Amino acid sequence: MSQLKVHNSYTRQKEVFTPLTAGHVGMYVCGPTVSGESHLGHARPTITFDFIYRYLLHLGYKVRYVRNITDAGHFEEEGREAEDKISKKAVLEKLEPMELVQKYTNLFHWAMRQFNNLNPSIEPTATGHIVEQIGMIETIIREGYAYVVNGSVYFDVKKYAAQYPYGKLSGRVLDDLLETTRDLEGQEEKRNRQDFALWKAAPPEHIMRWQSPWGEGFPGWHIECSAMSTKYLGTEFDIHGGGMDLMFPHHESEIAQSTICNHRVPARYWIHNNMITINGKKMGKAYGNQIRLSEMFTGKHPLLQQAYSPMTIRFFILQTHYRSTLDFSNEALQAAEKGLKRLWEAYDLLKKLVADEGEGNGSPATTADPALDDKVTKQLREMDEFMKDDFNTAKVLANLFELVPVINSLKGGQIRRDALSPATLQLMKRYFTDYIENILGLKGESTGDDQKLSGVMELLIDIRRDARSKKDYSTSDKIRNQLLQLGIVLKDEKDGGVSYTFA
RNA sequence: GGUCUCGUGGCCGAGUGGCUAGGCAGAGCUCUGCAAAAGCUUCUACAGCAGUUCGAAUCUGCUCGAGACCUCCA
Repeated sequence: MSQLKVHNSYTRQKEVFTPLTAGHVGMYVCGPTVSGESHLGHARPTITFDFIYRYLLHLGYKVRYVRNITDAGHFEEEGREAEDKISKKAVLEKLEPMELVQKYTNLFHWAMRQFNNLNPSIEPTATGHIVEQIGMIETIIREGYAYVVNGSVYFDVKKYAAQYPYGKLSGRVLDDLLETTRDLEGQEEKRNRQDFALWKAAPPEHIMRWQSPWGEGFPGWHIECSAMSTKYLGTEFDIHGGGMDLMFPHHESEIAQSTICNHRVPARYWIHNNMITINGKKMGKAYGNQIRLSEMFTGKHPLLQQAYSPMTIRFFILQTHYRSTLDFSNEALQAAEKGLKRLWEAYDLLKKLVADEGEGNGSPATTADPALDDKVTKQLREMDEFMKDDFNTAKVLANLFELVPVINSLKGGQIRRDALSPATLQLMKRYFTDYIENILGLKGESTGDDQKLSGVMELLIDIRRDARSKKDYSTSDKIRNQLLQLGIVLKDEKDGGVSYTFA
């Protein structure tokens, strides 16, 4: 068995993954800012780290997966004024800030369930950890790497950079930052332009505010993740994840803060997923192409030709390696939808085939087609290697698809039932379940589990069978065509059976 | 302007020195009362130019093009 290798953004190379404590993994992933409804952008990192989490569990690790909810403090620049996103929106919607945050947190959780993402082990909120954040800021001041101005606290990046490799993660050079950082509000308080806020004094109209040693205010952009990762995973932990856009300044600043407080780089492996683009352009407010997840699922967005189910989106994301950009378009989504349907139907078929074969039919090693048997076994085993090579879900799916014709042919008779040994069939079923459901986290989207409906379907199929046996094709076609109009596809199987799917 | 990434067939996307990923779409055939589904076969590639090499989509250089980050962002 080969070892798990991950691409570490911090060293820019693929490394063998060795957890700090054998058998245990601590993973921190930057979660959403709940100042608005979750959009397509939230799908990529949450699904990426979900399959990473699932895979680590599959490998037998005990994983503590921490994903924060940012419900306070982030700034948004709109025109000249810098305002707190959450408090501003709260005024507009006439809600308590916490009411607003709760609303969007609930919507985020709803979307995560749609995607079949597992819950993190701990989901801490920024507002719930003000005390820890203040404590951390005090330590940084005591260590001499932060200074207080008018009730705000700033991190002294220049001093830090003289001692530590500031910019290592994101590939920044401090001198370049000096020249290129553009003007922002409040710059005049800072000693150097690249310094960042640890704590901001709240202006009187600001609703979200907490008491601190420096007066009433709210925490800076980056301190929450340092405080909460330290609290729940320790001063050094295994994996820190997030979107690539967070590398600078967010993760770079986190490293600086934690390095001063805890005297070490917090995480050993930094994993960053790439971005989603829409028709080749980055998704973002500035481009006016942000699609909310609720809009994806219903198709109600000018850019969408139809609704796309959560599993279609999940499958689409899985078809790409997580470190590549992924371009959304109607054509690509529709292709994913069809592909997933094909894969899922083959998987359903496989489960039935293996159940039919039973356990005791013949010797487990008997195969009428050793070459095919070997090929299937090899393609199954290969999936382990693909996944261990930096979580290559794209290649795993390719192999699963390679096996789809084999499954369909076993059913259709193009391949003899005894071509594969019972042991290989069992193995195939186990791998399909492990990968499709447990690791990739896909699930069926059946819409027809209704008992009465299936009873009616049986009846219609029965009537149609009678009609066909009498060569009464006008009746049989009428049944099929009218069902088709309702979105139910009848398929006459070779063996005389009839199956149906919901279009 | 600085830093970096990337350019693969009609579309989406793996791969990264030799052995043609995969999905969707297209074509032909088989099966079929007809369909659908399925199976088999199959056409479109590696931005351009030059170099390294027995051999490059894969390495090097240049040109062109696209994108990201530097500012909240997933």
